[in-house]
Amino acid sequence: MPSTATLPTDIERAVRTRLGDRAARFTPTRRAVVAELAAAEGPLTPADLLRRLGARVPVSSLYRTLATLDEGGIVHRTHDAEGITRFELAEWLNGHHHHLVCVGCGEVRDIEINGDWESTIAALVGRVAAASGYAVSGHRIDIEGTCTRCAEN
Amino acid sequence: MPSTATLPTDIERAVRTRLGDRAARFTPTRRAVVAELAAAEGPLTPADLLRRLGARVPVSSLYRTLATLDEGGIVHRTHDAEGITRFELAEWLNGHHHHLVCVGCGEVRDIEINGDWESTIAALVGRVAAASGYAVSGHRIDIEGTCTRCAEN
DNA sequence: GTCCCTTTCGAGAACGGTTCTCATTCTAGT
DNA sequence: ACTAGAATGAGAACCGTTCTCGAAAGGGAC
Repeated sequence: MPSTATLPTDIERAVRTRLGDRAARFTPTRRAVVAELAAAEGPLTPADLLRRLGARVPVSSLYRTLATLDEGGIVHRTHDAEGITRFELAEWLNGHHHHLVCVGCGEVRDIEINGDWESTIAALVGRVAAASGYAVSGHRIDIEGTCTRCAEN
Repeated sequence: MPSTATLPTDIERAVRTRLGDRAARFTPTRRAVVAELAAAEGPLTPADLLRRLGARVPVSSLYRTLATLDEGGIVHRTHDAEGITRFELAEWLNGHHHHLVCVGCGEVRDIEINGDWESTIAALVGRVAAASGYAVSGHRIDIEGTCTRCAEN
């Protein structure tokens, strides 16, 4: 029963419902993983999660848990610059946001963009994609730079 | 000496010079890889390249070639939704562009955005990142959608 | 051309993150 | 309690990628 972070009740309820719809249980491990993701400032790697959960969770269970949550649309899977998988709560739980990526240490941090800009971007994205015949379902912006910590070296 | 695609002379010259600066040769395999990347409509996986080069290039050589070209700043390494590596010519050879990603088949295609939009985005990106203390070095936009081929199913 | 030095190459082993297998344990509903 | 389905833990298997090492090739000096 690992749990380092506390889980906001609204997310708790939403996830429990979503899992219930799929005849899946909201087990302690799943809850702990969701809690860590909810508390994180950006998407986490499985290794990050193992560290934060105190390695009480076996590797295979963690991956399976993440796969289950992914299939249930609760988490979203991305990949960082090194190609390793990172998980974050899905947009309907976490809100629409983008990523700031440090080219030095690889840290990924969530950022939100003011709504006006966001709708400008959405319009642009729709237009561009339509010209190529794609049916747009979303977009993702990664801003690359050097974080303050890495800049000091 | 695999070569399926022809290499534009301007790229040819630029790459040859860049390699020469690093005391590296522009061997047939390297040329063939660059030619394939130059001819592609989007970033390619090592597997894509092996296929296009007719498997005349051994896996280890391909990866080494790509690493060499990467170190020389000739190609750029990204990762697709499945986490596998994709290579494309670096921006100074290929121009600044973004990616259209098909959520169905995983295909990645280059798209260019009109210059006004691009500078709007650059301004936004700079502003947002500065607020977080990051020193911005670039940005990347992936537009997710369904390609026409996948939409037909 | 031939020698030498360095770079490149090919084949296969090694690696590391992720997934799979399977036997065991848990849980909810009866 | 009993049982069927779900979840778990340990380890093997997988697969994309990197490393190792001996052989081959390129380029300059003579």
